[in-house]
Amino acid sequence: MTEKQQNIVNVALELFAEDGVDATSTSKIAKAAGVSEGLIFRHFTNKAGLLEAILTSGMEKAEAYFHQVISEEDSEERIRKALSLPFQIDEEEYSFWRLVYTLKWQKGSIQTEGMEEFRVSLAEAFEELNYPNPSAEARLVESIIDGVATEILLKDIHPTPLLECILEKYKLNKRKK
Amino acid sequence: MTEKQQNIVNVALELFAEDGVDATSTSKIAKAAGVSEGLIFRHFTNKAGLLEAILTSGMEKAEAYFHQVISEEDSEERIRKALSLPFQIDEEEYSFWRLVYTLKWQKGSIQTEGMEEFRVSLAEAFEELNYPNPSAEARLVESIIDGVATEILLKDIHPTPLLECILEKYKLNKRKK
DNA sequence: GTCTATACCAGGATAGAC
DNA sequence: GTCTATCCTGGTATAGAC
Repeated sequence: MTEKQQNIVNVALELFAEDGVDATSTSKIAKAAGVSEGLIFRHFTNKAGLLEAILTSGMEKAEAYFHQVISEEDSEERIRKALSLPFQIDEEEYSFWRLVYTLKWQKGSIQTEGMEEFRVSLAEAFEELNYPNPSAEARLVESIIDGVATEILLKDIHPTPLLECILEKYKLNKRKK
Repeated sequence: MTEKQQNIVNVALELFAEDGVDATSTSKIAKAAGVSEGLIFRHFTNKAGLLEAILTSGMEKAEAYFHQVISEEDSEERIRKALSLPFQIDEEEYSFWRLVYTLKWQKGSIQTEGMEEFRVSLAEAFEELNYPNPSAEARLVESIIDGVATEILLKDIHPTPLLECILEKYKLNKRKK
């Protein structure tokens, strides 16, 4: 990737996340990136290709987050790590995650392969801790992650007291030890 | 509202929710509603006007949901009702809520006035129940509602076991009595 | 690798008849 | 209230030169 190519990707991500993919024209991207419009198509074939490039490059990082949780051996700790996920998001990645979340509502959007693995590993953790309905618990954790991440990404604040409240519900507060 | 007007609104809601507002052209709406394209503009001035008509008409129903919770006197019951909200959504209203949730991620979107009231009334309930951080708890409940609603609207399934898990976290399960 | 110029089409919106 | 015809803009994409 040349500098200009990378620049296009960065600028496009920002604009896509801010205004939405459809509302962002290729000419806007070109202007903001200080690049000719034709260049975008040279490198990424079309607008969809550009979006795909952004997504695949970002998804690698996403997988890293998931792996961090899945690879945790201790069940309690795994659940704690899962619930902490939204609070771990680096501010530099906010745009990327905003984009991902908007795309979730689009027809036939991104399905992370690691997602399924993530859910299963959570269910296993709950099973080991003798929760009555492990698979439902796993889905609940996913929903909480989703809801809290939405709050963080949309309100642009980092509410640490929230995490306290969550962990307490699962009796996972450190101070309780 | 004449029959055709109402028809335009219904069809547009469906298409907006399914494909997104931007991806839905006025001509598509006209065709699907069996109406001339010009008529849409006669009645709703422009596409934004049509969207607004859909939203305001739907938001009345939304307020009813909130009021149901706010007007509940008993604190425990109020929280239970709040957490049950996503499971109460009528399937006929799925499209509307899908639309609302996609719009949340758009620049400067719909801010329900009743939303603030809702949060405050939740915080009061937690305060009365002597939770250490009532406002954080209120925000958490909102996030859970959001996350669970997303799950329901996106996966198109109605997971009642989920509600059990949630209420148990707040020790609000009926059977526990 | 990058720019300029340009083709082409679709979408939003208006005018005027019925 | 409703339809048909039409305008105009702006967005995607391509061609060809440097």
